[in-house]
Amino acid sequence: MGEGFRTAAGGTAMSTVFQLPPVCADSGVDPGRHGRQFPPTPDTPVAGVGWAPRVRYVTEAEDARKKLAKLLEEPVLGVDVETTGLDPHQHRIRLLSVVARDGRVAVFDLWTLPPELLHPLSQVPWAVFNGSFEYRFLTQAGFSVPPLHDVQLLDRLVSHKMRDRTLAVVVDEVLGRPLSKEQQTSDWAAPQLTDAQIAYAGLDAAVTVRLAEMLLPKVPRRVYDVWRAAVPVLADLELRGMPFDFAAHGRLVEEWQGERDRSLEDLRQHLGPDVNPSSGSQLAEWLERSLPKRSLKGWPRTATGRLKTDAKSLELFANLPLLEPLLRFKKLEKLLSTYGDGFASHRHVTTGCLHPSFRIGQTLSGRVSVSSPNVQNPPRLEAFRALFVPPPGQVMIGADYSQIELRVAALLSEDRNMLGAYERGEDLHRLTAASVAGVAPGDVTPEQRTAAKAVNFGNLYGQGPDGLAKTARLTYGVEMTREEAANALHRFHATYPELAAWKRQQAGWALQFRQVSTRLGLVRDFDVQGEGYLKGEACNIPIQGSAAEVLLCTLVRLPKALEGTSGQLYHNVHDELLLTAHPDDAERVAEILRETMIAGFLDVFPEGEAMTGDLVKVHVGANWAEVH
DNA sequence: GATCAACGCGCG
DNA sequence: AAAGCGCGCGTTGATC
Repeated sequence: MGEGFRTAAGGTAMSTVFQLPPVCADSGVDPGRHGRQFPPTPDTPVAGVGWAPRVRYVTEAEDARKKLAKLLEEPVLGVDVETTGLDPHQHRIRLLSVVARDGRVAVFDLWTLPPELLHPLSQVPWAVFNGSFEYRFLTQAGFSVPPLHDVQLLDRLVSHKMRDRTLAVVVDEVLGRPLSKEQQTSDWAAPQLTDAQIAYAGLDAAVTVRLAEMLLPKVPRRVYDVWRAAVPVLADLELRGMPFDFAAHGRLVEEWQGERDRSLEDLRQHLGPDVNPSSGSQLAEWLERSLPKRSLKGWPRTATGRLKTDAKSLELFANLPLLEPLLRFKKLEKLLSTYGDGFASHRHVTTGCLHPSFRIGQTLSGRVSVSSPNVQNPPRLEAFRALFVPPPGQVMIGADYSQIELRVAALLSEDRNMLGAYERGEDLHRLTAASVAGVAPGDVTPEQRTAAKAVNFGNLYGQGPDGLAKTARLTYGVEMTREEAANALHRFHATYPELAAWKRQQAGWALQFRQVSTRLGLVRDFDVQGEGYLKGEACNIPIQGSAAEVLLCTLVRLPKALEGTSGQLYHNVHDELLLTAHPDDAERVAEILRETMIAGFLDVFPEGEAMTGDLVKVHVGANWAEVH
């Protein structure tokens, strides 16, 4: 991390790198071997950005070697690939565009050139737009991909925009020029590519390296270096895919369907044939019609004014005979709609695995997010978690950080009582329970400890007495009056005074400076993000975000730590990591995982050394259900 | 038919 | 006025 761009000689050359490339005022013509000239006409997209890279289409080995020799002298290369589709398992790279600092672009045609010829390119670091995409395609094609600069990540850090922004949008904003994406979805499998296609391919690489040059000095360097180093780790995981027991999943879904159908029959006894229980508005209407006025008083309403029909609101009216079948139906509908056939439809045609997309930097806090499918939120039913399996003949190794967010809060606030408890290996929930209930830690009952969990977690994010009483009841099954909740909060603050002070300080700074940041320097700016969440976010972003940075640091360390073992990354969810390994060295891999997770934690919180004794819990088993 | 907002709910 | 936070994704129902 933090290596900057290397020169061909191996030194660091940050200063020279960012003088690249001077805008080429001439619409330089480089005929190439085939006599193609770019831009072919003044109206092509190349002219549109106001500077014209000299694009050369390279289709012959001898020409490629010459180009390559020049490119290898560069400290950094702008690289872009054009592929026949979006799936590295099914589609192929057609063009590999590489730009040098002087604005010369070589567009290598991988359908005529042997790919090995271009392997030396990986001796030089690259700047690309979407690191994961380029990494997966090039890795699949046998390249050993060098350290990448990822312009999408740079843009997210600079713009504070978390949604995907296209290259054209970033170019428009940063370079102040339009960039045509007309050719993006053109036929990259055509035997003869058009001049416009070649020009487009070359221009993308050229603008990418310019964007990297302009954005890199503006980003918080520590968080960016961790993010970009994590890109290939997650990309490898995506490429490999997650083995999943689709056969058992199919049987489970059938069970769910049977139970759903039975609960629907029961439900019809009450609702009649015309109300769709999946429709919130129809259900709300039915409730308004069927319930006495006095029951409706105080029923929570949605933002648009109708009765809320979520499970928690419904539970407040447990006296209705309709309630039990309705809640059962809703539960099964959720399972079937989100984790049923739709989930199974993500089985990859050729690998037979799930290949979800992991994304860095698309969340407010800097957490990783996942989609297609979202494997961060599978239900915690044993039968479902057990579907996540290692490859045949291997075992699953699972590990999680114990109470990572509470530890992070302790470290950020330097709260002496919290730190002391963790350093002595004590149970923080028990300590809180003892303080709130006014008893010795040894005399804390299980119920008191459970209530304390609600207090500890709710407190991190500024939960008030009402919220605490509610979550204590609904999440932890602990009855708590508003007064008891208020008292618990008071005692909590008295027990952990530095934490309380830190929270006030965070809120104050957020108001004054309009921004907060994580330990590694991810900044969130309230003027950009909006006002509504300021109070809660002032504490939540540093805590949740710094915890996310811990996991990313661990991910970055993993490949090297696992070298020479059978260990492979299988999954990661915020504070949890799953690896697969051969039974022969599973115990060794488990220990390496534990040590690496501690090292990742210390990367972010070097002052936390004393609390690493019970920081990580590791388990070996047959599937996800067995290792959690 | 495609897209969007609102709501609800799975997880950490 | 008061509200713990962060996600992705399902359905409904409105809209074009």
